[in-house]
Amino acid sequence: MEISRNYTPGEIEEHWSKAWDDARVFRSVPDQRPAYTITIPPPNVTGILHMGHILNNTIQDILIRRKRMEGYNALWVPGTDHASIATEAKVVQLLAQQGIRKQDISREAFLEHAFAWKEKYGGIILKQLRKLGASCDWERTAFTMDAEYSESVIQVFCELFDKGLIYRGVRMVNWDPQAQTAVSDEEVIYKETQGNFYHLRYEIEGQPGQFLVVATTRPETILGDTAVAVHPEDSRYAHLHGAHVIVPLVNRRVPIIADEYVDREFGTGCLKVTPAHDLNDYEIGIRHNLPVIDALNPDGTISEAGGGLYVGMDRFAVRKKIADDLEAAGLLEKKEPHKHSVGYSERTSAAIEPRLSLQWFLKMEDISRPALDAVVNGEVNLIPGRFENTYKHWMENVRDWCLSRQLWWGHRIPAYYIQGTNDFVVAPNEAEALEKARIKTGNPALSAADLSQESDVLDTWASSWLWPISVFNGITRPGNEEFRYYYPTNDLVTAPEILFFWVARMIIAGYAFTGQKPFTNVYLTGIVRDDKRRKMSKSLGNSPDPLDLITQYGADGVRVGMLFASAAGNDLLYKEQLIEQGRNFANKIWNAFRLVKGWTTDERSLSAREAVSLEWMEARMEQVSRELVEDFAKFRISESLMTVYKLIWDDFCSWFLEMIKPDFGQPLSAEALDRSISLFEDLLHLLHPFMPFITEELWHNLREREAGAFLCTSQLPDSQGDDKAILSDMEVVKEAIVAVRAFRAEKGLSPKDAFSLAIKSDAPAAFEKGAPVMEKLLNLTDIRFVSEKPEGTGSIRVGAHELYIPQPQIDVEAERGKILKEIEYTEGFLASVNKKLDNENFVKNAKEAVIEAERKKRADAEAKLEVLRKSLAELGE
RNA sequence: GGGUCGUUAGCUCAGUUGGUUCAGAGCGCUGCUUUGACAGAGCAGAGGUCACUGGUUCGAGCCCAGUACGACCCA
Repeated sequence: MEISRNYTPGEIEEHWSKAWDDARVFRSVPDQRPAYTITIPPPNVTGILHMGHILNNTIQDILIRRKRMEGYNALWVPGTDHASIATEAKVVQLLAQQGIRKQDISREAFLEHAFAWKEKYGGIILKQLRKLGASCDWERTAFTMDAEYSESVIQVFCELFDKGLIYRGVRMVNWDPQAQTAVSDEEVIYKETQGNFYHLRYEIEGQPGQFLVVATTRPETILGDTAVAVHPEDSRYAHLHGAHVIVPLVNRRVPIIADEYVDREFGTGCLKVTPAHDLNDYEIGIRHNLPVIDALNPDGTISEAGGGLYVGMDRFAVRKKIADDLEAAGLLEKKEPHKHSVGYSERTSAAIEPRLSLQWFLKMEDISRPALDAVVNGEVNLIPGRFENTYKHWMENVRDWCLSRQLWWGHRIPAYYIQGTNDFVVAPNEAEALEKARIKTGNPALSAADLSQESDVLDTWASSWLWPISVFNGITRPGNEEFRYYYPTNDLVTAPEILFFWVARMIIAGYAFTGQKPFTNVYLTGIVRDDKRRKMSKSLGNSPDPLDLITQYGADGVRVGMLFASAAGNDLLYKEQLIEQGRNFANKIWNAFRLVKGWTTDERSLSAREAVSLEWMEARMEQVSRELVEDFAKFRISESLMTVYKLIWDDFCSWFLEMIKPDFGQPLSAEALDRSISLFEDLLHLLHPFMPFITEELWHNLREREAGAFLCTSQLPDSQGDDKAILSDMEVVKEAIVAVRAFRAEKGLSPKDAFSLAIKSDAPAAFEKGAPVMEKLLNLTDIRFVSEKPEGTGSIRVGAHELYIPQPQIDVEAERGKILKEIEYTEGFLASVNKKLDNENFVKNAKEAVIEAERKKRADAEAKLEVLRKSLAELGE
């Protein structure tokens, strides 16, 4: 059979994707086995696969595949999130291209377009994840606006309202003038922005030509000014308390008030107060009973209310214009550059406008307490643990959650206003609302036509916070079989950026609506950055297309490459070279397979060399399997991969295969081949979660498999006790091999020239055992044990063993120098050990095991020194 | 401004209750090696006062305090 020299992943990955799908191997239904469940962080329907998804989903897939092979009934639920603002923006944009304006069509018509858009584009990202090898149960693909899911969102809203936790109120919200909706605090991104400080002159009433100078970064907001504030103890302005000033251009008469909020050091120490457009000003306004003038329209243009100036112009245009006009009027004292922090919408990037509006809020204080406790007492773990502090801090200072969004795409708030009154009712549907309204009004004649439903929809997170519950219909059908079996889920893998947005709220929802946590472990991945540590982003164009990478390097290669550099919670510095390393690893395994597959056997029994090689590799296998169990338990995923990587590349390929490999064209014993193949299979098991495709392919090629058998659903081998003796013996043998190779390289002796190795040792057992392996790897004619240095040899030492290698020309001086150097080093070592052992405090305080180790070190060093001194003496003769 | 965390080899990171001369790994780098698995490779090798200063201790990369620099979160 001719097997290609290089591994080509393309067709193989496609083949196994389809085979897994056809066999429904990732399908999970409740059974007798313990469940292990992950719900995917649902990507936005507007999203396309980026490098962050690759990292995040690779980790989830590794966890789920490993558990599946450990005997759990593993379920990974896929799905998508409707992403209110983002999707609505996309749909509005698409309609605009067709010449349709949102305000010209009905809500129903708009939603039809939106659903059509979702059907067309909403599943792209999940299809892309399949290419990565994601082993989701695709038959369970969920969507946050599925009928029953939506029902659960509405039900939860009604319950919270009935408990008095939801209220309606006028609040200063973060207004996104582009999307024309409120956004939550978490959706505002603050950036240092270069602006200007405008020093404006407010004429003091009754004192023509006398001005109060106020510094502001937003001169257009003077249209909404209703006061100027100074600090009560600021002597500069004490005489003006109670006086009035005239707002420039607007000519509005406003009072000068004294308030401690004012920072005397900042600007001129005078603060213009615009209650409608700044949170702090709003609070000052309440304290001083100031009128509120909303000078802005929802789209960010100037409103009539602001005094009739600049009406309909955009806020930024006005900022420039008003500065010019003020200057022309002699009311602008100066303008200086000023850097300050400005909030931008995460969704549209528009500058956020603090704006007063009527919104729906959820009281967070009580409902969030169990979620805080859960993390503090370790019922829910955040990995890495340092995020627990951040979480705690946020939860202890949690603020009420603005639930409403002025959008159409999403879950429409189930509140119904009763016409002709200021009253409303909250109910899951119109019929129940009507019933409630009749009771509330005492008017049985009330009809559906008298009710009008709230037009706002819920914040997207107010549906995705139910994700781990509602994918199993745990709200609508509490206690259903699937819910009981899969919930609470086990692990959640997500980005730290949405710790508050989503993770915290899911934990809150879990305790609030099921009385249980939604998951036990939250693994927070790093952020994928480029090699200059810049975050990957579309605008920078520094992100590769993951699908291109998969095409080029294979999904296995991409998975491994991404994981190599991603310790939990650490940012990942992406380099294509890492992916290349992943691909090269696949190639290495492929070639190991080619080698083993090419071997022939004969009838003879196991040779000594085969026996010791197998015995050692089998012991290593056991040892590493156990290490992996621990690594996985601690979510040290990147480290586990490295562990498997080294087991395969170093132990298996570089050592074991070279040890057991027959001479060219020669057979090995049937038992040796069989056991080698078993070892290979075990390696494929351990590697499978990281590289599902190549491992599945080779597993099927190594042995005949029954129909319907897959590596991905087979069970990990049990690990028995390891043989410490063979492991430590082989360490000495390997050390000796490396030392001899180095000696030859140093002396310019070709490895092709076979020679006879002499060994002097008080404890030759390891060498006796390892002799056949040493002969093979070092190309020796034989090994003999001697009691003194043979003529014409150079010497090296491994521990207290001395090895002699024939050397045509021995440089006695160089040899002596080398030995003296070793003596010097060993003496230094011995001295440091003795220093400890001679120290009374050490012997008194240190643990017995530590002292014992020091004594052993002393003995070893003394033995070695003896060997070295003897060698030196021999040289001198 | 408030909080959290970090600083170990050229780069990215490990270093598990303080105890091998403890200073590690991967990549990169240097030298040698091209007919039998693999150059997408093999073999060998070089590289670090563990940010700085002081302290605790018989003993500090690890514990404590301060300094410098950096990152992130919140306002």
